[in-house]
Amino acid sequence: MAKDDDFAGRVLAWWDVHGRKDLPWQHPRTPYRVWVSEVMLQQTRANTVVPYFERFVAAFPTVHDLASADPDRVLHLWSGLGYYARARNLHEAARRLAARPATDAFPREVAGWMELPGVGRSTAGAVVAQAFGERASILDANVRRVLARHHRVEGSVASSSAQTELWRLAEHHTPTQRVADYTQAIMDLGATVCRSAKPICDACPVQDTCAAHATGEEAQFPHRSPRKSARRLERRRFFVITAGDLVLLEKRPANGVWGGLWSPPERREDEPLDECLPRLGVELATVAETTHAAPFRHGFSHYDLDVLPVYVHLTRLPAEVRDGASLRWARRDDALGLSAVAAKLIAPTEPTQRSLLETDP
DNA sequence: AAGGCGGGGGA
DNA sequence: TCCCCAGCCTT
Repeated sequence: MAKDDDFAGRVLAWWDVHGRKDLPWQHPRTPYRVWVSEVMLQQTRANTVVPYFERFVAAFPTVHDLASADPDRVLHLWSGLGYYARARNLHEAARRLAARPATDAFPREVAGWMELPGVGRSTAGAVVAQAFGERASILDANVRRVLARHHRVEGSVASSSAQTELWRLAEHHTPTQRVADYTQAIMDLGATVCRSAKPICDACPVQDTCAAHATGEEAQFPHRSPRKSARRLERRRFFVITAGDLVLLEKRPANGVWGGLWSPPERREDEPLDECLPRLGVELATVAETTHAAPFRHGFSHYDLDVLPVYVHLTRLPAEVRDGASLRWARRDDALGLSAVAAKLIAPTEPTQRSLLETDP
């Protein structure tokens, strides 16, 4: 595709009229805010991110505030957003950035950003382009779809050859002027016009040079991955152990689902309650009541989880409360660092919970 | 190269 | 239900 097609110019002209210009990370468009937003936007739609972003930057207005923050508070503000490794990486990256000399706290180049955990090529390009206006390219799902259609890029987007070609095209189309606006524009185009389902080709500024549209095969691009494995179902039992308005939380292993977050302790396979409680420092004699709450299903991208909560109410806290690195008692209405499901499990407003408290002598 | 990692929204 | 999303990291 020759430069004189002025792909970027047409996309920019479209964006000037139809693009999104009121997203919170655009005002003000500082490196810190752009970086935080781009990490939140990994695999997450903009509309979902907006309220999380606003809470996050209100709590941590600068990279220094974030660097010195309590890790559980960072995770707390991420709770519900998913992919929690992003939050841990963001926090670690903030610590590294804050340790740099003030004069170059934020890299101006893609390579500098890519050294930070949680920042890959696309996120680095987005930050550099939007925060500094330097010529840099992105290749997110929106851009990938626009380019795969426009140039009929064959092969699964996961394949190495397609990746190489898409990156080449992305960089080819990136203009030298108005790079920040172009970056936003090409993403807006993919999100609102060149949509995954039912693209609105008649509203597209580059329709007349789109190779897939020429043959009416927009829906065939980008090629889908060959197959996906059958959806599996898991069942997990959690013990929601409460004493008054306190609840016992266990730090989950760093790897796996909800890695590094806190949750009610999970029953190990076929582990009896009278073995589980001592492991948690709870005396069996203090158990006042156990209630099997209604199970619920939680969908993940690749499997479903059946959550079976068992509420265990204690008459008193253990004589010796271990407030260790992997076990802690927290106020049920003020617990930090939980996943969305864990927060739901301990929510004081949970109906099953109220009935439990009401039967408490 | 493939799989893991959340959760929500739309069709 | 199924698919997809402003990806990155590990193996």
